[in-house]
Parts: sequence; structure tokens; C-alpha cells
Amino acid sequence: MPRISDKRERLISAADALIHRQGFYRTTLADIAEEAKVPLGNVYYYFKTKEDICKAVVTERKQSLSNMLKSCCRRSEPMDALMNLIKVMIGHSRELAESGCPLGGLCQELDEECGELMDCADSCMKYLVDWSTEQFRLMGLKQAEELGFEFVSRIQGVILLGNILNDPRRLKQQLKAVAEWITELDPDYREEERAAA
Amino acid sequence: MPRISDKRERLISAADALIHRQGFYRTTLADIAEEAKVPLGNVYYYFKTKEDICKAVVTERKQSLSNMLKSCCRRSEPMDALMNLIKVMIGHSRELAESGCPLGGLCQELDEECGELMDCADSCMKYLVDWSTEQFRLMGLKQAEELGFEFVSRIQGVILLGNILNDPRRLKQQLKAVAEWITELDPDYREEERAAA
DNA sequence: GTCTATATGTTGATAGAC
DNA sequence: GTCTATCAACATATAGAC
Repeated sequence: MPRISDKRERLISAADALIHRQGFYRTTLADIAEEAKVPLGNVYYYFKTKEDICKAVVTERKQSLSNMLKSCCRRSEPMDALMNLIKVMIGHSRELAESGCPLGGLCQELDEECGELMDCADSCMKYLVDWSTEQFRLMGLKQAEELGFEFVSRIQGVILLGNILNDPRRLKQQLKAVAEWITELDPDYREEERAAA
Repeated sequence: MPRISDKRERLISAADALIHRQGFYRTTLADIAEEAKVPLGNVYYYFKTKEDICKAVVTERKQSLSNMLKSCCRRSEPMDALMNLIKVMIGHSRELAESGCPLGGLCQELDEECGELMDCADSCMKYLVDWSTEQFRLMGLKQAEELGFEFVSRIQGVILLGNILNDPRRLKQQLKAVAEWITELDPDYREEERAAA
């Protein structure tokens, strides 16, 4: 019996996966407990309510998103940062087509009546939009706010439709089209790429 | 007491609104019955299961979508048909920002385990994609399939993000940006518009 | 066709032994 | 900290009077 149990992490991890695959409301505590191999009653030692588990999941996703975005920025020009993000998503195109965007899906499921939890999830999406906007701003583009919104909305739309139509190939192809669109925003980009090669 | 009751229609209408606002799983039969002012037990005279109500809602939405698309096409060139569709959405930007897309939201909520119901909902989205693709094809554009997917995914993304960020103004502005994008696909379009004016 | 009452099953949450 | 047993609330669905 380990002094420091990993049950809490297992529960969050299980909830994360299940909420992604089935959504928050369809996922029961029994589902989570079973997936995490933790007895149902024991769940309440770690989390006061089901909502609390979800909040922990969102917190972890926000951290994970933050790490990903920082990693995209590292040693990269703003446009390349955006491209890096798309590359990451292309790498996950199969899961995205399978279960949609973990962030977008959850945000849509939650509404005002979910209170704090919705704010928590929505703030992740805002974070992504703000980050994207900042990249466009750093690129010196006018209307960076519009572009940031457009960038994220295009990605979200592609994932949503790729999921609904269950078409990872098209999802991937359309993510590339978004990347292509970005390069066209900076006329010099292609020449720079060629020069660097 | 009317010989032909409108209870069935009231139930579908109530379910339609509630599913749009709250989603399918969060909406209970009691909610629907109350909104439709029909006693709970009586619901089962009209629908065998909750799933059946949702199927009726989807069927109605599909019919409504079909009417809308036909109306967009009537007396219009393919590009104008696409523009008409966007105009309709712009007219609904407030509700779309409030509760998201009735079609996209439901499709995302349902997955393989929902069986027939998911197929039903997804077929609506496919229908929209196919219609859009057909417009691009009629415009004589290469890669009409890619464009059809891109068109719908952009609209879905804009609605999703407009809903999450609760920003009807930006939603409207971004729908216009999609319209702008379409016009740029046909270099002659603007001149034609000007000539027609 | 309509409605009340209720069966049946599931879910989130708790109590309390260990 | 852990786990079993169970509660209370709610949801879908049914039975049966009218």
C-alpha cells in the first residue's frame, strides 16, 4: 500500500478520457471509477462532487494547453508558432476525428447553468484565441483580433466536421489548408522558407 | 377538446427548443412535457421513447434545412445561393451565439452508441456539405469537395466560437468574412455585382 | 385520447466499518 | 485512506382508470 497513492491522478486521467469520448453528462461516476480501477465510494475521498472532477480535468487540460503553446513558440517566429500548433493537431488527426476537440466539445456541452465550470472551460478557449491573436499581432498584421478568432474558429470547425463525418483524412487535409492560408497572409514567407532551405 | 390534437407538434417543438438550448442528454422528458404543457405520462402516447422524440426533432430539422437550402437556390446563381445561406445565418446570429448551431451541437453530442439517432443527425450535416459542394461544382470550381467541406467547417467553427465566447457581433463579422472569402473564389464576381447594380 | 399514479432503473452522494 | 453498503433523488417508462 503506497504512502502516496496515485488514485487521484488515475481518476482525473480516466475522467479526462471518458469526458473526451462520451461527453461530461453521459459519463457517470461509476464509469470513471471503473476506468480508474477505484471503488466508487472512494471517489468521494478525492473529489467532493462530479463537477469537481471535471474542474480538475479542465485545469489539467489548461496546463497541457499552456505547455503546448509555449512549446510551439519556443525558438520560433510567430507564424511558425501557429504552424507548429497545426502540426501538433495534424499529428492527432485520428483522435480528433474519433472524438472531436476535447476543449471545444466540452465548452459546447456546458452552458450558463453550469456556473463556474463553464467559465473554467471557456477560459481555456479564450486563452487559445488570445495566444493566436498575439501571434498575428507579433507578425505585424492589422486586425490581429479578427485573425486570431478566424484561426481558432477554422481549426475548431475542421475538427468538428472531421469528427461528424468521421473523416481523419479530410480533417488532416483541411488543417493543411488552414496552414496554407496563414502563409498567404505574409507574402514574404514562402521566399523566406525557400531561402532558409 | 379538439378532435385532432396538436400535442404531438407541441412536444416536438418543445423538445426542439430544449435540445438546442440544453443539449439532448440534459433535457429530460419532464422538461419537454412541461414546456409543451402536456402531462408527463401522456408523452408516451405520442412517442415510444425519448430517443424517438429526438428523432422526430431531427427529422423536422432536416425538413427545415431542406426548405432553407431550396429557398437559397431559388432564382439564384450558385454563388448567390451560398451567400443567401450566410445571410440567413447572419439573421440568426443572436440565437447562434446564445445556443450554438442546432445541427452541429446535436451531432457532436451523439456518437456511435446512439446508433440510428446519430446516423440521422449526421446525415443532416452531410446533406449540408453535399449541397454546398454542389454549389461550388456548379460554379465550375475545381476541388468542389474540398471547398464544400471548408465552407461548412468555417461556418460551424464561427458559430461554435461565437457561442463559446458569447459574442454575436464577432460571429456576424466572421460570417461576413466567410462570404467575402467566397466572392474571392470567383474573380469576376465583384464586377458582375457592380454591373448588376 | 388523456391523465394520474407508480413501477423500474440509474445516478450522484453519504454512512460507517475497517 | 480505503472500501462496502446503501440512501435519496431523479429519469425513463408503464399500468390502468377515465
